[in-house]
Amino acid sequence: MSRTDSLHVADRLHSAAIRLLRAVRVADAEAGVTAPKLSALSVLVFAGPMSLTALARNEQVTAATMSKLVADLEGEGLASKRADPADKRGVRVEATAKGRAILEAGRKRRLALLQAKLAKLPREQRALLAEAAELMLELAKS
Amino acid sequence: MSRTDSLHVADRLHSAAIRLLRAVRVADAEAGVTAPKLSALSVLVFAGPMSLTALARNEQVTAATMSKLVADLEGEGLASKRADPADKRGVRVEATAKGRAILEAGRKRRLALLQAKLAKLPREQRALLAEAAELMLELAKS
DNA sequence: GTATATAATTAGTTTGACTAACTAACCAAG
DNA sequence: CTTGGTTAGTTAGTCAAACTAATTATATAC
Repeated sequence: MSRTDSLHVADRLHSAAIRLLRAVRVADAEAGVTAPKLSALSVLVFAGPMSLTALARNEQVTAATMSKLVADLEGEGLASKRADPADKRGVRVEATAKGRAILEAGRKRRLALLQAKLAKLPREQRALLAEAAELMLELAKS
Repeated sequence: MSRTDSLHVADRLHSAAIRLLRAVRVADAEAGVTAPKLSALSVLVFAGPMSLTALARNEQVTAATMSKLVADLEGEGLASKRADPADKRGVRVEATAKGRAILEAGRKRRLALLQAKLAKLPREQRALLAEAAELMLELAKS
């Protein structure tokens, strides 16, 4: 039976997150696109175009970090920046068609490792992990 | 009802891991000890003294990376290195008392954010997350 | 108009990950 | 015993991602 005191759960979740991300690192090299880039791209694809600051906030990094990252994405043709007509200080960032394609391909490749492992699990465990993931996302945001 | 196809679960887990780690990053700055260092120290404390290569394997990084990290830990008095009498090529690494104390304090501080959030969850959800964490750790290793 | 806040960018710094190269030691085979 | 292959650890170099500080331009309030 798993311990359920908050500290222990927090500890295990923390370790699990670290290890999991390290485990899928391998496939990233194949895509030539890094996890933070794919993550930002993913937000643009699913939530649509937004300001750079909004994207940074969503990704929980500073504007400076996101400025660089978006510049890279733009340089790689995966995202585009355009002056925001509604606010001359800012820009609108959106994913390109290439970005969408790369995201899908890269995402599948990166997750293939996880997927293969998950596919071997009983359906109940997968369901459990799916539910846990949603809880974790809520935790991270709150 | 959560989707249970492997790709979707993999995707959500991946995002959740990224976000979770970012969310707890704040408290790390207070400790003056980084997550990778605490993670390695954690292994030493719980699994006991070991070779540098074993530690690297456990943490899923290269020996080169771990060599540097352990050197830092030693410099900070959190871990100690000793020639391994059983194998002249290698060293034994172990946590110091200071390391243990820092780990405990830092761990609590770092996890306090998660803990506070988790404490608000129903016990069943915490149990679910605890079980998920163990599954994730197994996934990362397999 | 002035003062304050916000958006984005750039420079600099640190950390952690990798690879490449190296030395030293270990082990098995001849 | 010697030799060849493997293993353990270290160092140098490179790159990405995170931060802070500083800057310029714009928006907002008074």
